[in-house]
Amino acid sequence: MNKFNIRSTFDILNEHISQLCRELTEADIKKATFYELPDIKKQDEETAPTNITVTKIEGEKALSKCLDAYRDLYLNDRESGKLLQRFPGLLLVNDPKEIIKSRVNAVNLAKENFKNAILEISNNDARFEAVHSAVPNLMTLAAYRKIHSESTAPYSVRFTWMKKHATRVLSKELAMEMLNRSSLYSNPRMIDQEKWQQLVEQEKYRVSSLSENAKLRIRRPTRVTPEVNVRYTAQNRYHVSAALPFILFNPHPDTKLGELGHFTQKDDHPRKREYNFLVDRIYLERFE
DNA sequence: AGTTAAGGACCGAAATGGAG
DNA sequence: CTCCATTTCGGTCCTTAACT
Repeated sequence: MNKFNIRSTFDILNEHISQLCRELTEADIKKATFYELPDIKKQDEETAPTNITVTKIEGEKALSKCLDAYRDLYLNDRESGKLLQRFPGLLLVNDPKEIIKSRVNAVNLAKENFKNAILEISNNDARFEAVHSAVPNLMTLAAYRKIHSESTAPYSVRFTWMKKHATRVLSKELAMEMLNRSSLYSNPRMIDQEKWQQLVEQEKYRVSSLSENAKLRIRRPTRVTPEVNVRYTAQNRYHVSAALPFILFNPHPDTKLGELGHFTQKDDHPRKREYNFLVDRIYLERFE
């Protein structure tokens, strides 16, 4: 049965994470930095914070915070199971025998296997039920997220706060279908059903007056997330999520290291695009 | 069922700041 | 003061998870 498979792949994952933490405590750590973020509050599910204060921690204490981050897979007494706590950090590790490196690979492979075992169940509810009965209290996405690392010598490793958009391209017909469903939907947060209907009718009017082949897109802003920028040259670089501490193996003294600063929302950013939504409610806009 | 969140794996370019 | 490499931050497009 799937449930046993989920449990056993999870146990393997857990074992590799414990091993990793044990090996890291004995490793030659050249530098440890951890950027503590405020705890997620229930209120944060409603409104995204516009300011995020970062507390920088270094040395022994930072290392132990980093290890806690890798082990943090459970809801415990958190306020929100929807929003994940992020744990940005940076570990510089001398690892000549590639002990840690191969362990990190094993952890990430175990994460992938765990995810695949879960995804064998195609029905949403059955999947949720199977995961949580196999591993009570689990925050599934926390178990999925990878530990990122780099073992060559980049020019720089820096942190930033990144905003993304969730986009979905759709045809006029599809958009109309969505709006038709919306008008039938009795929105639990909506007090006045009549006003709701009127609103949706207006939205439908705006979309229906477009030409048949008009392309539409939903482009919804998502919350800021801390990211790690790894750079070799102007063209050759990448960024990865800084949701877990990043590990730089056998650090080169010339590699420049950045810091994660506080986040402050600025509405007048020069690169910020002008929005002109057809339907503000679902961030629907014309595309092209 | 609908809505929103997280994140992987990419890409593009404006802003910046140091070299000359 | 200009140039341009570096840095920062904008983005796409996709899937799945969690909550209401």
